[in-house]
Amino acid sequence: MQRSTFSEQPCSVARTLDIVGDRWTPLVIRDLALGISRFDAVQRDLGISRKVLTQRLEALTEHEVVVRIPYQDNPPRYDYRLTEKGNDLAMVVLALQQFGDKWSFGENGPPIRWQHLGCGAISTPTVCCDACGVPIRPGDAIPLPGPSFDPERAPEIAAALDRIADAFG
Amino acid sequence: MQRSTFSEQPCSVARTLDIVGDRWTPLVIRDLALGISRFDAVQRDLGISRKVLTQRLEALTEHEVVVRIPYQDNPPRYDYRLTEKGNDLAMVVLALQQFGDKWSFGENGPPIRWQHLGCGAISTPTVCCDACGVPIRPGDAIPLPGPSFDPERAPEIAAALDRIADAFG
DNA sequence: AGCGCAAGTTTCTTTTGGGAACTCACTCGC
DNA sequence: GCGAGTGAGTTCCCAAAAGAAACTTGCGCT
Repeated sequence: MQRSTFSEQPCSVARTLDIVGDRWTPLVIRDLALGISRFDAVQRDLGISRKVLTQRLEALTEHEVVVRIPYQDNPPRYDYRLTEKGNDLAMVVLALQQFGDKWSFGENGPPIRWQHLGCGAISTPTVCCDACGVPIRPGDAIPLPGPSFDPERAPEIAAALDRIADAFG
Repeated sequence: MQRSTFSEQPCSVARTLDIVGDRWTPLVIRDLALGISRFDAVQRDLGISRKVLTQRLEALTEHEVVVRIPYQDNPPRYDYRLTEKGNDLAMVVLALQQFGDKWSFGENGPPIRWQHLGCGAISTPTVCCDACGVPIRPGDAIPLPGPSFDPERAPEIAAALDRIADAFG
């Protein structure tokens, strides 16, 4: 299906989707974040086809989200581990998980919870404003054109931003 | 490519990916979150194929992430708007955007910024602990089995959680 | 010598995605 | 009154992925 490449696009969301924009990659990242670092362990856990897992790990390695660390030669065998960039992606996966916890497991509670080591509490990782620390609810923040925004390349977005700016006079 | 369905899986990330697990859906949600609500406007903005956009909007409507609001009959025409559930997904998209801002636009700054109405600051939406409000960095939180965790169905994960629990004895 | 494991690779079939053209049902300008 | 324009899809064809399952390679064990 000759997928379109997003890496050239002037949009942070699109460029990120160039890395995690399919149904398996985020799950692979989740497993790696949990410390499941071997090819076969990830494959068994996810039930992903071996071919697709190979492709995903290659792509993640190219994007420097994952590094392959040899743990034996002959035959060469590797651990897959998240880089710093990969750990940042794991935070995105955490956001996906929160959504699922809220909307898909309302009844019996989520399958996995997180304990925040900083305060010891069982935590609900939430998207917050880094300036004031308050959770951001939809509508609590408004989009503004940033330094590299180009109205020529994104006229629909420019119009949308104008409408929003007008509404907040 | 006969996609596997994730909605039955006992994993919050997988179930969420059943909704947003492709390269277009999160971008559609971003556009809707910015107030771009018409079929053609979204299509023009993203350059997505009309067929795929139709499919995505249908799927999002089925998942109750989006509602179709008629704004004229004859011919019937609709605005697409995010539901409350959709707004929560928009927070996930915000996390995707933050990652892209950090790792794909280091040089010239991001194309879109957000102003938090609560405090007025230009905000970097960050994943934080809801209990103490501190940003969560990778490694700052540890996963624990939740109420609906089933070691039988996820032995690799159970083993990984055990390893982590041991490490924090 | 035979079995099993880890990590891929190959082959074959089934779906999807992209692109572009086509269809309705109006509405607007002249 | 008529052709152009618009909004929202729909239809077709083709190329690129995904799935499943079998095959490969190098050991280590017994």
